[in-house]
Amino acid sequence: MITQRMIAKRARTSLKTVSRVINRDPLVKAETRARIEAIIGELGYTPSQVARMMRSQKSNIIGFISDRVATTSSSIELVRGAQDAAWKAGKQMMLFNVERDSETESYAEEQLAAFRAEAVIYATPYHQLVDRPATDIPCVLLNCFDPAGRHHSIVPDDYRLAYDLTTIILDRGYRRPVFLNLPEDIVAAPLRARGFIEAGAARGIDLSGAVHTAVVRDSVGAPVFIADRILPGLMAEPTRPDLILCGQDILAVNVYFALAKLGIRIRQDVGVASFDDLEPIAGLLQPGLSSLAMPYYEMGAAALRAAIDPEAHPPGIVRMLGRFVARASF
Amino acid sequence: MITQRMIAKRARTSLKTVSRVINRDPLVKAETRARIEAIIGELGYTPSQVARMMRSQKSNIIGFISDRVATTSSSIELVRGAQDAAWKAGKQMMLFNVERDSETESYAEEQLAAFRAEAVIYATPYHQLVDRPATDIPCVLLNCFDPAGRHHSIVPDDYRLAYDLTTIILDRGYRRPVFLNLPEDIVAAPLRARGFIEAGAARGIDLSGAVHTAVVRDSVGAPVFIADRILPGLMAEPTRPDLILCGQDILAVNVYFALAKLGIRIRQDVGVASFDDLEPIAGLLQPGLSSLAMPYYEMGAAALRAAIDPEAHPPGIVRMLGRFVARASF
DNA sequence: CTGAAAGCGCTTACAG
DNA sequence: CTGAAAGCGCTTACAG
Repeated sequence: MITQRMIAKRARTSLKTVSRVINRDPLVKAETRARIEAIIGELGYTPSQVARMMRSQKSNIIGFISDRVATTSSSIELVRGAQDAAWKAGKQMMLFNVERDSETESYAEEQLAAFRAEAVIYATPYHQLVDRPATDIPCVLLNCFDPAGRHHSIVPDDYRLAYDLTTIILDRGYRRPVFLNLPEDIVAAPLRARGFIEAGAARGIDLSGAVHTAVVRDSVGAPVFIADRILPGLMAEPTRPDLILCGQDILAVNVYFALAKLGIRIRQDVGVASFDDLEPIAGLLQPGLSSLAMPYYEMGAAALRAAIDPEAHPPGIVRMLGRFVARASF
Repeated sequence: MITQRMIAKRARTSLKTVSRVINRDPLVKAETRARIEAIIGELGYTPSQVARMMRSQKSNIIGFISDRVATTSSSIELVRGAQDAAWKAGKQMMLFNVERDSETESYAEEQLAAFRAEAVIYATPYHQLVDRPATDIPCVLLNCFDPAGRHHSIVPDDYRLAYDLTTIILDRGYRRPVFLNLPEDIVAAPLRARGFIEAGAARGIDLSGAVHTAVVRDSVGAPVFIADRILPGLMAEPTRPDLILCGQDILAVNVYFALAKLGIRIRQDVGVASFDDLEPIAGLLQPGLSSLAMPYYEMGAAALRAAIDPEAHPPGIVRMLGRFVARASF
């Protein structure tokens, strides 16, 4: 392995001068600089990050602990946003995929402590509460929040997301939307229900009876979609819904099949809208699913910026807005 | 920051003895060990990985350069497999999401050089050829291969995958399967076509005319599914296909909608099979899509093991098999 | 503009 | 069983 000392020797100068050239210190004679740079290029030398970290007592490492985020297609964008922001900030992100409260999680924490990470981002695949004790090392919660307010936290603004999407729906002339919501134990569910209802109220439409839970849990807690059980009754009513708002795109898939079975055509007979804009599903459905994209990429980037500069980001919750992706389903 | 020197001072012993305790060297008196361990626990000390790497001249870091793999839901399993294997081997994986031949890729290479990574895994989102020059640092190609055979390479055995899946199909009594294949420029496509045809030949069925390309590219190279253009003609033939084998699950989605439009019921009227077993799509379709899962997790794990032990894994291609996931579509 | 010395926190190599 | 010395490859702090 090549070292600065070897380069100094070849350049008949000191170790320190080589270090200056590498660190772009202007206080080096142009001729000396050129000589050293030539040798560096020739030898293909790259300074050792590890030695730098060691001496400067600065790891430049931000940990990213992901509670299965990286395996969930919707929330993988959280990772991408953070990683791109880390790159821009000259930081190195160390990513750990863990199962909550498992051995993998404690391993990740140990590694991050051993590498003297400057901060940790803790991310979950859906908006939820996380009980993470205050630690020495700054922590940013991503897509989750701390009930005790011990950490900075970045979450989607589910209330506003639902409010805004419902407003778009009503502005397009729909008058009897129904909301097939996520399980009530999911943090987003009641927030969105409120956004849906209040957006209706703002337009003089009472939607308080139009929210239905369409995802339940089986014995092991896995989600089961029951739109196909709910819709036949709903669509048989005399004043049947003119639009079905789904809590997530994969529930919308279930709705597409349920409507097909009932012989009801999407868009012509009933509109469908959703949350997520999940690739590639939303674009593959026919007609294409109009969906509200969650701001995961931006959330990831914001979390990394907060992790780098903890002083500017005190404990507290930041809520982020999404972006409506119009296709053909309403 | 706590150091071994501070612990030694408190324990009235030497730095070296503390190091022995931490590294589980048996040559320490039980009493001394206990005293030191108590102090370590009390102070919550974790040895600095960076100092260890520095002194032992061993980074324990394996780079994972992913050509958009981590953003593609099917191939995220490549990352998971490698990361789990790294954990088991006590290695630290450094993950970089890059765009091929872009600035992000050279950044990743620089970082890995600066960290003195022991090896690099280079992964692509679909089975393809990669022209990567031989480097000082060992490289394993994952889901891609080197035409010049300069690197160890791990890919799916697309020929066998197709052969085996076709055999399952024929064994279930289907006699006129048709294969809606990926674009011909994708490495997997001709391999699978051959597997499909030869599996038929082995059962005395001529499938050489039953392969159709059902994915084309638009002006910017994005895939466009044309099953809905191909199927009407195909299904109108007097001896129409009794099963449609799709090159990937998202193409199967296109097939589901195309068949619905034709009023043809899946399973009752025609079987559908596919490659990928993409979560959550395959399980959401109705009827559930029977699909051949690609061995991405295992491939990722194999790549990491090869990266750790390059001597045992010389340049050459290892092909891996998948696993059939039966649902209800045939 | 340049350099000699010290030291980051460990492990290695050696001596008792 | 224990420890003093050296050194991994840099940057820091200081002196010229």
